[in-house]
Amino acid sequence: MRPKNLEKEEAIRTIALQIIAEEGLENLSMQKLAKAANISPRTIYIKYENKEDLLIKLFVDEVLGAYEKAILEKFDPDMDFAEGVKRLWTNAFRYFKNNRHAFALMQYGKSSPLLHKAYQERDIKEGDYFAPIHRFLERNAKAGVIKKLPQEAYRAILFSPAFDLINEYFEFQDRPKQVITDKVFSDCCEAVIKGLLK
Amino acid sequence: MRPKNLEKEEAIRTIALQIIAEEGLENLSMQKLAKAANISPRTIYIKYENKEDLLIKLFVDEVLGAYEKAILEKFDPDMDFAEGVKRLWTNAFRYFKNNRHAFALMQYGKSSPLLHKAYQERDIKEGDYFAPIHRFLERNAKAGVIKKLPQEAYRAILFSPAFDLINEYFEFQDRPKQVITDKVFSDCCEAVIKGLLK
DNA sequence: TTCATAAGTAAACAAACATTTACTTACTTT
DNA sequence: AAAGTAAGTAAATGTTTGTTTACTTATGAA
Repeated sequence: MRPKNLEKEEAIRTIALQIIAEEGLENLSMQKLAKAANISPRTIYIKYENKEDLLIKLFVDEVLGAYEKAILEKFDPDMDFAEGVKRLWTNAFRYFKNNRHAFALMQYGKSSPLLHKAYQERDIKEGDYFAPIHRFLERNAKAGVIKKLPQEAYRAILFSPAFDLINEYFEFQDRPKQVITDKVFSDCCEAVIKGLLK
Repeated sequence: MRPKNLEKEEAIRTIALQIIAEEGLENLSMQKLAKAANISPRTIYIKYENKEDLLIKLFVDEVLGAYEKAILEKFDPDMDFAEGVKRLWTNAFRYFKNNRHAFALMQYGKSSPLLHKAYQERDIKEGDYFAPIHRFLERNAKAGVIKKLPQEAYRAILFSPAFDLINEYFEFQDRPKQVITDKVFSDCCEAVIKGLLK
């Protein structure tokens, strides 16, 4: 039996992300993707059931999975609170700086119902990537280091500003110069930390 | 001359927002919209140049414009810092609670390149709705009440958590009960305020 | 009351869409 | 070396897309 060409599978994923980042999810078509990847449309259907399947796998494996792995690098639930949060922020910033196209699809996770649903279902099923962070926050809350809030609230306060800053970081095309420097990013991180401390 | 039927124009906008919220921007078609609004496809083209024009006007006028007006209600740049931020948060929460479909399109403003571009251009051209908030922050920074950060950083820290919480607020379909109560929302607001104070 | 005119409609347009059919190619196993 | 098989292709499928054409309707001005 002829083996699958893994390069082609990777090309599909890479170029799909590129089209989504540059033209938007609503402008990705199977034929455009096939042409850009220099393959036949049929080849996509060997690797993915249909368009929905491709998008969900792209989002869950290539974007969410890689991101979650990246932000937990060198992170330990037993870290000091400020240190732990700084590590998560640094990891996220570094990862997306190097994966701009992944960031674009990530943003669709909050808007597109299809991806949003996949995001929620993954969180429930997959044992929750958030678990180490959950433990980290729980421990610090119990120890009286930080305010007691629902997990959803911690997530909103701790991570959404980082995403917004990364979004701004990518926006410096039309600006005279980069506003979101490492310094600004870490200043913001400290402000967020301070806000949660008791 | 026969006058435009404003009810039809409103139906187009309302139902377009509804489809986007329920099925996603990528599943909104002109014919689906026309059928749902009980009009001919041609009628949409009397009121809007094309699909892009419709989407941008929907986003800018119906969503961004209404939101900006709503959050500045009873806000004054000379307010005390904590009081001002609380007012902005309360206004945003109230507005989106009452306009769930607008919130859905708002979320696409960060992902869809078309809307994202419209968002940026509006900010530059339109005299900037953010101006009163800009002055508010500038004054408090100069007075030494809060840390000095770029405007983009203030935006990220101050507003993105509110959006995330509102998003969570709408998610309680599959949950036993509402997690994001008024209490949690205002606790988060206070944490964000504390983080920025010097 | 008539008439000019833009609003509105139903039906159609080519182009683009997701997906499939019929076929060829390349590699593993025997 | 031959055969079996899944990977891969080119071209076509029927459907849906955004938009337009040709026509009808309703209304304010004369």
